[in-house]
Amino acid sequence: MDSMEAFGALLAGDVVEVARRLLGCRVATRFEGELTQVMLTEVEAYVGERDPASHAFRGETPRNRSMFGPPGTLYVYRSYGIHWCMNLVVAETGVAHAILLRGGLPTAGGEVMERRRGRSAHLTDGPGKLCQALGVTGDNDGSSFIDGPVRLDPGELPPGWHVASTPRVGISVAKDHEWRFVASPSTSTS
DNA sequence: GTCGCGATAGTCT
DNA sequence: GACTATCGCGACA
Repeated sequence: MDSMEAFGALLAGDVVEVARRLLGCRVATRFEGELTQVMLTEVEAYVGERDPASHAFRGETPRNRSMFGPPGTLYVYRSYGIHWCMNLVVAETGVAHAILLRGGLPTAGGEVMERRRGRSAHLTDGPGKLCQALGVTGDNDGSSFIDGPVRLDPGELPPGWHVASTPRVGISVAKDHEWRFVASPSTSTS
């Protein structure tokens, strides 16, 4: 399968390296026939049991079980009791390396996203917003990015975009690692 | 445009 | 009982 091979190449290597490579890739969902797609512009790497900020730091629990699944698994968790956040599991089964998908740029299904979000601006510029716009919920936890309702396709950032690395957001430990990657247009004209 | 703060409920100690 | 891998709103510039 082509998609399997593309996946192997995309997820190969260190989780931090993979996170950076994900910028520019497309994430698409199809629920009830409605297609939505974004280009990833913001991600964070979580290095499992070696990373005090990771949900997997204290080992496997019922909530983070899918983080220990095979590469290409979708890990969805509830944040602050109200929002959903989605992760891509990259390492082999039993190793909880994952990448939090924090933000993107709508590339298809904009009208659907506006309806799901109830607004027309700031559709996908945060982890919770991204899930809401794409229609991803806890029901999709543990499904596969390869053949599930949520797909990942390789892609490139548009010409002229650059990538910045920064400390991760919203956590209280391990702040000394720049494992968050943000893509933005360099100067952008006018 | 930026900054600060409160809501909210599942999960772990 | 405490703590979030957040969001939206209202104030201000």
